[in-house]
Amino acid sequence: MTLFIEYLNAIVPLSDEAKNAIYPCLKKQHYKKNETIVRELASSQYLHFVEKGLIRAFYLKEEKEITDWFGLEKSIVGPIVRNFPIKKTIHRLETIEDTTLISISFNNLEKLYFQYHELERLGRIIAIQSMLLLQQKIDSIQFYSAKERYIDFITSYPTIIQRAPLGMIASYLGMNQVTLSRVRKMNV
Amino acid sequence: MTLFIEYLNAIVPLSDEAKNAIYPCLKKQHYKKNETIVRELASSQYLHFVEKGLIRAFYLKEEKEITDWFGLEKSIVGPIVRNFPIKKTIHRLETIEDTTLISISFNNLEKLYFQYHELERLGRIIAIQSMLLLQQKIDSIQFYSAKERYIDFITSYPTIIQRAPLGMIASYLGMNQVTLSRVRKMNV
DNA sequence: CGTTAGTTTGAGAGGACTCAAAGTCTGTGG
DNA sequence: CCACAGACTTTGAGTCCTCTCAAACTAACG
Repeated sequence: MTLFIEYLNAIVPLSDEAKNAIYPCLKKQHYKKNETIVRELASSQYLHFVEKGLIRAFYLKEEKEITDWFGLEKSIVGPIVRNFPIKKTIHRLETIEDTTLISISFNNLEKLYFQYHELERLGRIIAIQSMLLLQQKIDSIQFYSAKERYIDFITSYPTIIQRAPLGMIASYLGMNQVTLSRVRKMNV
Repeated sequence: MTLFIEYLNAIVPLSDEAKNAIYPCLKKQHYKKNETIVRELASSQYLHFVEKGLIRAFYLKEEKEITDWFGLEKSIVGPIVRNFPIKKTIHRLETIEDTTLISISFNNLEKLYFQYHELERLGRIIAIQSMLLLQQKIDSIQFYSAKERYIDFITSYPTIIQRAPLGMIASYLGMNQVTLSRVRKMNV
């Protein structure tokens, strides 16, 4: 259970008091491969942390699943902030492998934010880090060819390529699955 | 000078105490059209707020200027978080029109964050809002055609199209200036 | 009113897409 | 332990969108 707190503590060192306050709010849960974790992310009441396993967030765009986030062990589901204002697209969370999640309700999180300035600070810093990742993704879609994006992906996330089906990775990289298959054949 | 504080207060209502603490940290400055505000954003010590006018952030990518952010009146420059880890690309800030900026040093900002929990909270919320905008930009590049992106842009920022040159908008939208010129001709 | 910045237009090339079909892998049941 | 069904990946052919290069046009500014 403490892996999550260690993860947070590595981002911003936390007081024992804050750590102790977080601890009782956490819930651990196991999921099997290809299991739905959250049917509709927008109305989910929990923030999740992947302790072990691999999950993904995706939604349907014209009958096709678009994976827009992979959650490796030791990552927070928070970073996917989205709103689908007009189109009622449902953003779903599923496991790709057997997975252990640690979860905290937004309710409790809000309370912790109010109680502990240092946690509010942590939340701010995580948000800023996530912005950087998003910015990188923008650059990669905007300026890199399909092949370059693929190379970038395998260097950044070498393990996912063996753990997730091609189609999910292709949609994550913003390209056709067929294109990804071709691109990876062209001598990396 | 208070326009900035009002802007913040609209996001998260602030105590008078916090407002009064921010006030003396602010600096107002005027710039002319096409003037450089910050030569290298990465090493800038200030956070800016556009009170009046229009500015942009850009960098050079293979001899070409890529505008990746427009700052209309009433917007914060903060949202552009970037790092250019390997390539020493310089991110610059320039005015497009005569502009009035309100600025606060990161030093003072940090102090305010530490002193006022509510400001730290404000910072967190602004970061999260910015993430949403980035996410939208990702969707727009990833799924929309050049024409759709253009339409989306003119509905979101109807004034910029008349105030900034085409080339800047094209690079912002991730397309060629020539393409943008064609796209806009095809009956919107 | 000339010079330069900005925009449009034309022609041709190339990357990524779609549709379609053929392989390949994986897991389950006989 | 093998066979088969379904999921996943590869390959092929043809098309379209956007890019590049180049040149003509237009607007803005001193």
